[in-house]
Amino acid sequence: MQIYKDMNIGTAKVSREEMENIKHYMIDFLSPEERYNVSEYKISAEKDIEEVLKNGKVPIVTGGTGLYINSLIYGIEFQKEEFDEKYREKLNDIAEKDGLEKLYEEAVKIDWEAMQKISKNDKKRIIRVLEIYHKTGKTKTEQERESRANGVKYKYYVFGIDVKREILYGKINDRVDKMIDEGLINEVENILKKYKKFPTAMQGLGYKEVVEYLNKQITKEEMIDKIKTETRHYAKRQLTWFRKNKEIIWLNGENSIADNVKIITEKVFN
RNA sequence: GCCUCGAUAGCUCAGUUGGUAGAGCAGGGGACUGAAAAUCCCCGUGUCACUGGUUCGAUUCCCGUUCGAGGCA
Repeated sequence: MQIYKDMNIGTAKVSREEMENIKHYMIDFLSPEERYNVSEYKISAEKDIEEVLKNGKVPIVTGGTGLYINSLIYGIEFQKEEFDEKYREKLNDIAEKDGLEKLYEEAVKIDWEAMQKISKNDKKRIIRVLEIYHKTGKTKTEQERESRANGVKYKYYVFGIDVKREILYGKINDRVDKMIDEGLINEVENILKKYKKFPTAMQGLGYKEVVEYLNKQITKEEMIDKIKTETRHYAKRQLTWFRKNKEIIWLNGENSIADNVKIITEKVFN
């Protein structure tokens, strides 16, 4: 979400001062009106990684979006595929009129194997199975097999920060209160004035909830609670994702930053 | 002071025509290959406010107590 311009408070975007003259990549480079996805991320990120390496430095990739990180560390190759808005709309219409089961059954016919892992209620994934087949003629299963053909490109370490749940949730709640104090509502109002369409940007935590509040669907109290709850849920999902990654090196978030940096640098520069 | 209603899971509440109870939310666990800060799946025992009574048996009925909401003085 920090890729988007004008989305600063709600994404807790790094400030100039926080950057401390260290070059940061892929921040503020997209309009909230642009659609974005992992495939594009992977291409840009690898380009930037190459540049940092060429400069003789160690690239640091930060973020909590497991899928995007996996695209780099597992060297997932995405094939060229243009987004077909009409087709997606068509599928959504079918789900609306005839029910999701209709799409589910269709997807099972195309790729039975992939559908074993997808819930009958998981609209997004059902639609994706159909989209892949529609655009490429290949099944999701075939596509995934091919995507892993190249293997991992770089030597890397993955570090994760773990904190006691209680402390984590306390920090999340404080962080949301702080965003409100810093003017999140105003930030969202300005974005709504400046841009018209938000294909992916308005999925951001703290943004869609403020929009609901501005539309008078929920009260300010409800909005703040909702952002907190959903951020907690997100943090929990991140933990689920990264706990599965057995190569991750866990850092204790209750230790000092200096101590954790020491662990990282010793690992990376030895 | 009197009357009425309420008191059930962390929260909001349902329910048991008397055989010790269940939803939503929160919380926990999990999945995840082009929307991913998204999307989806699984997990419900708690002195049924407290005291006494009726009963084979009370969270359920009755008496009282405490607390809360409303009404009357």
